Amino acid sequence: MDESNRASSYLDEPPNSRLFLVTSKSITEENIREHFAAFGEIQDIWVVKDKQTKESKGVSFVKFSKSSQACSAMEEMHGRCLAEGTKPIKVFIAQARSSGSHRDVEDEELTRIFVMIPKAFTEEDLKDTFKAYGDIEYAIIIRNKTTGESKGLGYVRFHKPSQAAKAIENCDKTFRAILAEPRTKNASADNDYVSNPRSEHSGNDPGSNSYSFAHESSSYAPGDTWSSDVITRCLLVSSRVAVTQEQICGLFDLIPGMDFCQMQRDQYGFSKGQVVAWYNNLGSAVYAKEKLNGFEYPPGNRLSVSYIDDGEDRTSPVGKMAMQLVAAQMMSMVWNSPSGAQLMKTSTGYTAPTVPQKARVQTDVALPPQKKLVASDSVVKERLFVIFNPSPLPVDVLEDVFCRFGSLMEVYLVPGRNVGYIKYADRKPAHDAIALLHGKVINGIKMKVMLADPPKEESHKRQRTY
DNA sequence: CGACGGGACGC
DNA sequence: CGACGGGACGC
Repeated sequence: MDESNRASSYLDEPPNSRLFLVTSKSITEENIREHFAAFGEIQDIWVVKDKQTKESKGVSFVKFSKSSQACSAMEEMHGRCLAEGTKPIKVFIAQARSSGSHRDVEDEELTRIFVMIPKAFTEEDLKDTFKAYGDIEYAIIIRNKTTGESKGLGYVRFHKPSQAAKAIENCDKTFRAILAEPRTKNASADNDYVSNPRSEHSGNDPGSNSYSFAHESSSYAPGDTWSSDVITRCLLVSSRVAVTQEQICGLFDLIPGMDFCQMQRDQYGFSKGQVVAWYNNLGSAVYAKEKLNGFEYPPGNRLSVSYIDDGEDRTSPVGKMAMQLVAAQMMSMVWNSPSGAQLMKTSTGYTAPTVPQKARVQTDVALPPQKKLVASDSVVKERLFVIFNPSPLPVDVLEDVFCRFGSLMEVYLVPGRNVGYIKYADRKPAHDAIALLHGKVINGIKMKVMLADPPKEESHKRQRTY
């Protein structure tokens, strides 16, 4: 009867996308379609009828492709009449066929979402983020009771089920928004985690994981740097110790907008310890200079970064515009970052485009430049299994290293073991990583890098509504 | 040799 | 009160 793919309308998938209607027995599938089609793609309408008499039992099911469509239809159509002289209908979200329950699904269960958020998020940030989907009754963040520190989790209660459903369907995937379990029955929720699973230290590898920029709070006061320096889009990077082009260019490529980066060599091809990095806009160059001048890389060696002539004519108004460009560029870095997850992992929070502390990788391996991660909801095409000896490298170091072959999705370390998995959205990067890194030493840790066996099935995780 | 997560609320 | 059919992919 229905043209749409039966597989997709088969179960209650996505969750809460099917309606349960109680109507007069005279109400037909056509009556229903006429009134419900406006709310979204209807995958199936089923008017329950007596097997013998074929008379309607006054019960129908309407399957939408999305939960938000079903919820909107419920909100709008509950209590309405579908035909002259018929009783007002009742509309509920249908219990999943597998649940066995016939209890009405309450709005209480459909209006509160549970999200993962950056630690720096305040309740106001939470509201600001999710108010796009509807009126928020409240937003709360789960905090450590004694320290008040955010646990990176929050609840947002909307007024209507359709608003919660839209939030779940449309918010950034990194929030991992799901419907919250109702509060009442949950007595087992009192687990005490060691601290924060997202915090980044693995105990090993003393020293190489904690470098940060020399002057994090530094010179963003307009005035000092600007007046004396000639700002250009071209930077000269000098190092006293030997560095490779890949190392420096990888570092500077972390600032979006780098067009070109090259080691300067003398006539015999020997490195002069200098690298030139070009950016396609002033804001990026300014940002890179401010962040990386004086940056310790490799450990114990401070890089020196200065502007050099890029051949552009630079007269009066440009210097002032640079400041605005910086601001605009910083915003664009926030929004154009490869994935929200990357930003969320930075310890300084969501808004500051912190340059990751990449000076922490020490190895003899000639690593390619860094590449952006791909969205974490991409399809996994290849997975690596990595064994560390004697102990695992930190996740941020692994991301730094394994992203360089392209399309890195995620690094996962198996807790308590010396192994981990690396997900890629393409096969080639994974195979390139094996070719370059298997048996190699990074920060003193030897790695075996191989293709992962397929995962065991049967990990029944909670369903998401989208 | 090694092997598969993530996130729950003071009623 | 008011809860679960019909039809049948493509290896």
